[in-house]
Amino acid sequence: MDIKASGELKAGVNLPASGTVSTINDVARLAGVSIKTVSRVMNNEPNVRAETRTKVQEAANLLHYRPNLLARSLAGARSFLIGIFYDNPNPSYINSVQNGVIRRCRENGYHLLIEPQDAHSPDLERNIAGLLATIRLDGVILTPPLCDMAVVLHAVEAAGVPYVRISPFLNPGRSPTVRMDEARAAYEMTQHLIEMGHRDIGFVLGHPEHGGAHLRYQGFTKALSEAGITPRPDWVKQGFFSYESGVDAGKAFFEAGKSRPTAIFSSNDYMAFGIMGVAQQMGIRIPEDVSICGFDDAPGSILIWPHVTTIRQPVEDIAYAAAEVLLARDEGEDGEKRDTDRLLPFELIKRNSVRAI
Amino acid sequence: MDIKASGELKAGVNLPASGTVSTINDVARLAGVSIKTVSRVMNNEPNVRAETRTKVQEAANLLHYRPNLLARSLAGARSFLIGIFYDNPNPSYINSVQNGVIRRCRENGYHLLIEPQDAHSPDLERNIAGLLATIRLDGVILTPPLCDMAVVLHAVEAAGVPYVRISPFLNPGRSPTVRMDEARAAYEMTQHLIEMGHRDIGFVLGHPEHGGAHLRYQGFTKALSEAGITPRPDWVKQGFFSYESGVDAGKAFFEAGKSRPTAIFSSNDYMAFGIMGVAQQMGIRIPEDVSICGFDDAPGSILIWPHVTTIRQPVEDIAYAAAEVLLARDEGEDGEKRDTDRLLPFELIKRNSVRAI
DNA sequence: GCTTTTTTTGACAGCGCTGGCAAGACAAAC
DNA sequence: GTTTGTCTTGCCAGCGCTGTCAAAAAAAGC
Repeated sequence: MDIKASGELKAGVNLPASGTVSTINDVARLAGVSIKTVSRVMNNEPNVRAETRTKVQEAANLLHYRPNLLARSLAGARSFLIGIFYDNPNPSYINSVQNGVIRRCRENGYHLLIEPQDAHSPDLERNIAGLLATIRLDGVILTPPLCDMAVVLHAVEAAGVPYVRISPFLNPGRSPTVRMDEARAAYEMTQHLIEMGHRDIGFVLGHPEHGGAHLRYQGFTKALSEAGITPRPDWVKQGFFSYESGVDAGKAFFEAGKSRPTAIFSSNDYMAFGIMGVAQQMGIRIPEDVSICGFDDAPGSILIWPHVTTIRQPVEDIAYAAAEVLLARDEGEDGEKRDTDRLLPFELIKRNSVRAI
Repeated sequence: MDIKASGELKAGVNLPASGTVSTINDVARLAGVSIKTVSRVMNNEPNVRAETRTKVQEAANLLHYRPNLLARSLAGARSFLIGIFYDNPNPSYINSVQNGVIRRCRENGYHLLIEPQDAHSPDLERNIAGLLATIRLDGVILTPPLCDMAVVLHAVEAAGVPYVRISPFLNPGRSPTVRMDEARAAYEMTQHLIEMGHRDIGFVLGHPEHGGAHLRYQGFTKALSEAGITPRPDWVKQGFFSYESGVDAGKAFFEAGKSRPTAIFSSNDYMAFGIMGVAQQMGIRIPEDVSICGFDDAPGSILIWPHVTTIRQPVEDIAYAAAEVLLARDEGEDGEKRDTDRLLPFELIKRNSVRAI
């Protein structure tokens, strides 16, 4: 490394042993400037002479200097920490959210703290409030069902921490949100079934605590009524997004001696899998006897035959966008990405579980 | 709240507005003691008079005081932050690990930072070293395949951060580890197949970068040789833990005109699913024509028929135990839980994919 | 009673960094 | 030339807490 190239680093300063952490002081001494100037360079602040900047950067490189995040947080206004709160049993969903958020965080040197919470705990609000008092997070991301809980919103707002909600159902406009248009997706899926000739369509509701469940049902009924089809109440079954609840719904649909729909729209894939499992056991063929479609594009779908027609949610992209809203102020992009309700596109994936009749 | 009950809190001190964060100073003033004493109480240090302790606790409660984690970290020796590094595409595995670690962390007020890494990045070592220099973590948890990579171990050791490896393959004794006995599990699974009358047993190897893959194969061959069975090299197929590689292996096994084993032991469930998918397409019945067993008890197994015989790994418990080793010094339990190689029990789950012949 | 030991408490420095402000350097304007 | 304005840089305080050490208080010993 050619030090002389720009300015002169102080001679005779000991270089660090491997594994030693060097502080801003070491860099300042080596570069022959004040620590404040080093701080300016490390934070990309303006008003530093190009020559000085280079000199500091070289010293920092030489010492393998990395600013101490904790000290920065304590002294400054930012903690470089984003938190994500969730209570969701679906590992693949959570994993996608985490990956999306982390991908965006890394671009700005932020780190991610994960904080699973029990949505039914009576201490939920206290837990969140305590957590936010303990760690001054720069932003919080809320996923369903927490993002629709009054106590959660209240705790985060009281702490004054910026937050973004992913796929909320209630309180639009109360915070920035990122989501896809679930009602629209369900609407289009239903239209697809209708186009395929189905008019006797059953529906399995999702977990009532998840806002998305309601939106999906809304989209379904809207498409039905626009097509002049009157939904049959006994063909709408309550589910809870789980495989087992899908099994129950399937049993109810396929009960002997009853008429059954020609297609069933399940609010998510897991329940669709449950229905398909029951169908197989009862000798009901899919899609020959009943068409099935789901929602979410769950990863298990390649395991079962036929592959289910479903809606793909861009979960990771949504999470990335959510983190983006939180980090936007770093870039100074005020109006553009903040205080928004961002809608990301979904995808209707046609596979083999729906047939034309 | 009866303040007078023990000591007298200072009168005339303003209570905080909702959402305001109070500092150790506020508590000290209200309780009429020095901040150092408050610090002692908050950290459960000895040598505080019971009466004083109560007085401080009441003041802290009244003010909803929560110590600032960042300030504690900077001033003290601990950061209350644990990091987990991973590069694993399996969401359910990662999720279990996270949940186990968090469960243990919460007991001591620690928080979890997740740091997915690209195992094949040329910057891996630099990334980890930089990260550890930026945030002084109190401990790091390494999962496969990172836990077997020299550069990763080197980076963590150079930073002087305590770490625990989950299910490592190489370098036993280099750090505390937590795992289950994968070789033993594979051994017992193979014995089970042999007991069921199988002597012609195929094997699908796992990803060569994952140590567990080798251990599973070792257990397999050991059981075979103990039973006096000579393994056929052409019945050992290379897989990569993915569904697709299982499909490939299945095709190879079931190629027309060739003799095939009566049972196939797949190094994990996803590959077993792939094999079963191929079998179904080719009209090969399971378990009538071929018995199949897997490893890991992947969540998708309830979706496919027959349910696969497999090994259940107590992933969450392993992760919990790993965090425990890291936090053990908080409890002062030196010899007991540190510097150990903890082995957790597995479970052989017999389902319908293996039949006696 | 007094002295010695132990327990309890507080003063103070400082962790590594940033924010505010003022001083110094330099260029532009008069 | 001097004055004004702008750009660079450094000084200092302090973020909220813990570690060290010494002082004060209480308990124990004689």
